[in-house]
Parts: sequence; C-alpha cells; structure tokens
Amino acid sequence: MDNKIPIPTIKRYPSYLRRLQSYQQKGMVNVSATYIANDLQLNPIQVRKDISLTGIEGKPKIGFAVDDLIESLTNSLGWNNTNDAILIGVGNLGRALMGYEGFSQNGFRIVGAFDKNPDIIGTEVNGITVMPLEKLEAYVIENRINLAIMTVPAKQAQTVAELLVKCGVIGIWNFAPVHIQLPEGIVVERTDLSSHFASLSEKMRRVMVDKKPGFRKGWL
Amino acid sequence: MDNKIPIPTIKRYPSYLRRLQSYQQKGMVNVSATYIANDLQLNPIQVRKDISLTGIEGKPKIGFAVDDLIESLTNSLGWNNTNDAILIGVGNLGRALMGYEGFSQNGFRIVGAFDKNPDIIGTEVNGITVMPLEKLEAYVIENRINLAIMTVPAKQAQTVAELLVKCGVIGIWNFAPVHIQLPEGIVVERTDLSSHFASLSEKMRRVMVDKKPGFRKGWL
DNA sequence: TAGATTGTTAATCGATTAACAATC
DNA sequence: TAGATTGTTAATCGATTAACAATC
Repeated sequence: MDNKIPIPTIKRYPSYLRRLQSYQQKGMVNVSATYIANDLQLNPIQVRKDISLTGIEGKPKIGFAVDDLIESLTNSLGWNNTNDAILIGVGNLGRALMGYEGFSQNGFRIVGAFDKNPDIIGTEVNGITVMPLEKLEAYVIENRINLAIMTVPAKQAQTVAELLVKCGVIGIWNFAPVHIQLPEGIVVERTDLSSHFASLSEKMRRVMVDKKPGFRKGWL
Repeated sequence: MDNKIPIPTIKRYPSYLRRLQSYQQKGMVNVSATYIANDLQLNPIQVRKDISLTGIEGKPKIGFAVDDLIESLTNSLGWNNTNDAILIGVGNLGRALMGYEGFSQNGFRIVGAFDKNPDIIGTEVNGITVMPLEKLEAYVIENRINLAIMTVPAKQAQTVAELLVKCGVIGIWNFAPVHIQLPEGIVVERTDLSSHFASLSEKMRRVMVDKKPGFRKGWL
C-alpha cells in the first residue's frame, strides 16, 4: 500500500520545505527539482526522486506548483496537524528548545516543562510554568502526551526515560549524551553533539590532508 | 596509506568512547566488541569492524584492553589534542553549548564568543566575556581560529558565515535552520533540529502503524 | 518545434551483515 | 581442549546516481 519513504529522504524534506516557503514569499508559482537542488547544493536526481516519493505530480518543463509541493511535503512529514510534547530538564538547552519558533512549523509544540530544581520550578519560560517532576506522571496521562524531549544530565536520562515510558510516552527525543535502553516499540531519537562534531572534525581533516597538503596541518 | 574511516563509523566512535570510559571507571581491564554492542544495542559485527578500523589489535576470546581502545578511538577521532573554537550568537542555544562540558573531551574548547546585541556584549558566560561582532575578524586572525560554531538567527547565518570564511575559518558548525553556500574547501556541518524531528516522528508513525494497528492512531 | 523537465527503471556505490578461518 | 572472539573476505542490502522514454 503506502510505500515507506526512506529515513534519509525524510530528513531532507524539512530543507526542501524551508526553501519552498521562501519561494512562496517571493511569489514564485512553479519550481523544478533542479532549481531546489541548486539552492541546496544537492544532486538534482536525488531531489526529483525525493519529491516523487510524496506522490505529487509535476509537469515536464514547468516543474511543481510551489503551493502543492509545500502541502505534499507537509503531509508526508505528518506535519499537517499539531501534536503536544513535554520537555524535561529546563537548563540552557531546554530553554533554547522551548524558545525555538521553528517547532510550531514542525507539527508540534511544547505544552509542558518539568524540572527537579526548586529554583527553576514555578518560573515561567516562554509562557510555560515549569512543573516539578512529581507532577509528570499525572500530566502525561491526563493530556495523553506521547512525545517527550529530554534535556537532562546524562546520569538521570535512563531513569527519566523509564518514567516517561511508564506514563505512556512512546517517543523520546534525547539530548543527553547517553544511550538509553528501553522496551521495543518505544522510539528514541538521539541528538548527539559529540557525534556531529566527530563528523565535522573528520571532514575538516580530510579537506586539509586531501586538498591543501601542509596547510594548517596539525591544527585540527 | 591511511584508509579513510567511513563517516557513519566516525559518528559511532563517541558512543563507544563514552561506554569505555564508564568501563574504565568500573575497573574493567578488557572488553569485547560483543560486550559494547550489547550495551549500545548495535550489531556486534558492526562494532567489531568499526574498532578494527582504528588499527588496534585485540586478543581472541579476551577482547581489547580498555585503556588501549580508548586511546585508539581518541586518536582516530583526532581528539588527542585540543583545538580552539569560537561561537557566534550568544542566545539560549549558544549559552547551552558554551556550558557543555562534554566538548572538552571532544578535543576542542570555545575560547571566544561574539554577539551583536549590546545587552549581551560585555557579559560573561562560562568565564568568557562576550565580544562585539566587530572584533571577530581581528580575533580569528590573531588566534588563528579555524573552527566556528554559529548559533545565530537564520537570516544572519549566510552573512556571518561569509565573514568567518573571509577571516580564515575552514570549519563551521551551523545550528541555524538554513543551508549556507560557501566556497569549496570549507566544511559546514549542520545540526538541523527539524531534520532530527522529522526522523523521529516518521519512526513513531511506523511503530504505530506497523506494530500497534489502531493504537493511538492519528495522534502523531 | 525543440528542449527542459518529469517519472521510472536499471546500474552503481558504499555501508552493513554474514561467513569462516585463525587463535588465545 | 573447547569455544568465544578476533580479523578479514564475501554477500547482501539499501540509498544514490545514471539512463532514457514520455511530455508539456
């Protein structure tokens, strides 16, 4: 029935969407896959294939209607309706995420925030009053939350995650630098800064070794 | 000569390192690839292959010396010596990154921070006094910085990036939700929250459709 | 019309996984 | 010794890229 769209493709969709929204603002009516590819420095064939997986139909020589393509991508991402999420751990990173306007366009919003620090509990961040961890369970159940963002210290991540699952959460976005073990059927997405940096520094090394022998060698 | 280690492998190394450090603290002397794989819920063959790419030699039945493996992974990641980086955009996210202790283990440290907001300039964050953007060029050149972290609003990202490259930066870690166009030879690593979330929500949808038909359907 | 672009099938590429001999 | 684990080559898998007919 519905062919699964590969995760790598799904991950590129948000970039396409952002470009398209900018085209829309500029008043562009149609756009080709090649055009988007140029903008994002991607392979045109890849963009074409990615787009075709949404099921939209284009017109040879003309491309795709910008409005339609936005709708098509939004649907494929499941971002056409909004879901509620909570956030645990209101440190700097937690605060940054709570203030990130982009999320509203990503089909979800943070509706509750929790922390265990008495100094933070009760304060208001982006219009949300931080609640104590003790209230987590009741809140998740009552509001039927199934998505949680964890910005807690590494040491507490496993415990908090288990609590979340016990309450019925099925998706956890983990920013703590630890691998969490949870029962099957629970989805954990980890945003691991060290992993990203590892990739960046390796690429920098390659550039320096391959393209500029000797240049700034040993600096990174 | 030196076989390039694939980026996916490089990205897994930090997780291995973290596990190994915890083994070290527990006093473990040797560890097998299988053991690490179990801990991280990865395929043992994959871990074994990843490790072998560092060039370390293990002993059948015994595994690898924890200390040696840590050293080996650290070297492969280039994290054995420290590099200086600067950060542009001292908002909540910038602050969070400046306070992230993990980076010191990742072979780099943030030595300078810049912003254009007069209210922020001059304030101290994690022992670093925020400087005005005007001082960026002189600072980068004088301190021979080649890595910059950008936590600026999307609209400013391209301009700031160009300025950075002009000053001699060759690696940019971009947290702004835009694609930046730069000359070849400059490495840009983008940490795109929307992309991560797209992946997470797609996986949640799959779990709900595949494994629990009807269960909480339509919620995400 | 001519030619740029779509849609789709086939070829390639690279990472993951399997297989298995060597060995402590 | 027996068997768990390494090291390495081969098979598989899935994503990317190429090719090309269809078409506006």
